[in-house]
Parts: sequence; C-alpha cells; structure tokens
Amino acid sequence: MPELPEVETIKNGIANHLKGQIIKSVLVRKKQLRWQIPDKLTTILPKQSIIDIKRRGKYLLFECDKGHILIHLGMSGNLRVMPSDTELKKHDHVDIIFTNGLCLRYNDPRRFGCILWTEAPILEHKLLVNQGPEPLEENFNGKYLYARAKKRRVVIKNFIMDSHVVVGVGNIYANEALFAARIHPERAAGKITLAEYKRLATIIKKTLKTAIKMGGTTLRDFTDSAGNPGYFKQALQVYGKDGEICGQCGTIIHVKKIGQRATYYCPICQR
DNA sequence: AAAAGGACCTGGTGGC
DNA sequence: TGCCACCAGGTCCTTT
Repeated sequence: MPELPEVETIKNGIANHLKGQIIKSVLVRKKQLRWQIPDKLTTILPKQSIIDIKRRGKYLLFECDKGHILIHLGMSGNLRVMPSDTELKKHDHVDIIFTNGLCLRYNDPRRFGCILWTEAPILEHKLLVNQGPEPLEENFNGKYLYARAKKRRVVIKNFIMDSHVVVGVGNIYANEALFAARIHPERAAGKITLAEYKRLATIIKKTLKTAIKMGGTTLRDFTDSAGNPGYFKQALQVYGKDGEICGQCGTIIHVKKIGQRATYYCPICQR
C-alpha cells in the first residue's frame, strides 16, 4: 500500500488530530508484526503526550515526552484516527488511546509493518541510520545518484528502490519515474550517464510531489487517514498497464519480473 | 562489498 | 463450489 506519498498523506491526515494529545492507554491485540511490538510500549506510553509527528522515508516517527514511537506500514498497513469505541474491523491490531476519547488505530492484514519504541536519538536508530537522502530534499539530485552508482552493476530499477540509496521510491513510483525519464529499467546503474541521472532525479521529485498532492495512489483498498481514496492512480502511465498502449509511442507496454517485482515499461520509449 | 534470493503474512483473483 | 497457484504497495537478513 504505502510508498512515500501514501505515508506522507497519512501523516498529514493524523498529525493535527494527535499533536498535543495525551496518551491514556495502549491496546495491543496482536503483537506479532514484522517484529514483535515491545511490551514496554504499553507500559511506558500512558501519560505521555505526542509532541510531533515526522516522516523519514516510509517510517513515521511519533515524538513523545520520553522517546519515539517508530511505525512502518509495510505492504498493507494503515493508520486512522477515530473514536476509541469504534467497532473493530479485521486486522485492527493496535489502538493508541488518548484522553480526549480518540484513538490511533493500526490495521495491517499482512503484518509486514512494525511498531517500535526507542528512547535513543531517533535518527540513530538501527533502521534509520543508514537510510538514504529524502528524495524531496536538495541533497538528492542527479550528481548524488551518479556518484552513488559508480561501478554498481545492479539494475537501475532496483538501485532507485534501495532505501539506502534514496528513501521512499517503491515499486509504483520506480516504474513511473523510469518511464517518464525514458530509461530502461534493466540498465546497470553504473552505466547511466550524469545527464540521465539529472533527468531521473528531477522526475522522481516531480512524480512524488504530484502523488502527494493527489493524496497518494489508490490500489485495492488504500485510503488516507480519513478513509478517502488517493487519486494518483488516474495519473499512472505504465504501472499495471501491461498490454495497454504507451501514451507516447503507441507500443504495447511490457511487464516483466525484475528482482521479484513486476516491472512495467515501454520497450521503445525506454532505452 | 555487492548481488541475489528467501523470509515474513493474509487476501483476492483466476484457472481448472 | 472448491481447491490451488499465483499475485500484491516493503525491506531486512542470509547466503553466495
């Protein structure tokens, strides 16, 4: 479900409801996510307030009085703010309940996400310390990509999906960005020219910004924190469009597994 | 050090 | 209708 635009959309949807709220209790119905939810979460959070909510890559960072809650939504996770007595749905695994009667409810059918607690400086957390630059920041650009790609034989699509290279580019936006940049997804990262990387970096920024503006991409049942769908799906050029016609040249869009993931591309436009 | 593949998990779909 | 194989927004970890 969530790539960077979806996580950003969720963050924007919940932040204003939660900032300054005081946690009353934490209800964990299923602690086995990607990693087990630490027992400490339920004991240490009550009486703390949510100071701020930030995003790093696809991780959400909830700054509390004594540390941070670290949440990743995996493939199928979602977070909604709702009255704490709202009827449960399947896979509602965790409620963080506030003194004002609202709760933050975590739902995740596949349980690839995680909810962790840390009292150390948040950006030094093991999961965050080696993350690449934020794609919307200035330190992510064509020169950076070109330098990082030197001598790398990994295919370009996997390269830009590697969060240690740049965070937040998942399968949908990797496909879309490579199409827009007219770069074939299977080229070796080390063989892409500086000019192409400049084009690609610019397009990744543009693609993600547009998707955030449109509230993310709705596939299957993605909704934002208010339950609304995202509208970026209508703007997709290649993702999920195998067998359809390329809007640029009329060729049939191909699909192929690259690195275990479905890859959609136009064999004529992308070289 | 880098590349490749497996692992984690549920639900939906399409074929037979 | 049932069963089975396969697919899905991610990414860490192990093996080569």
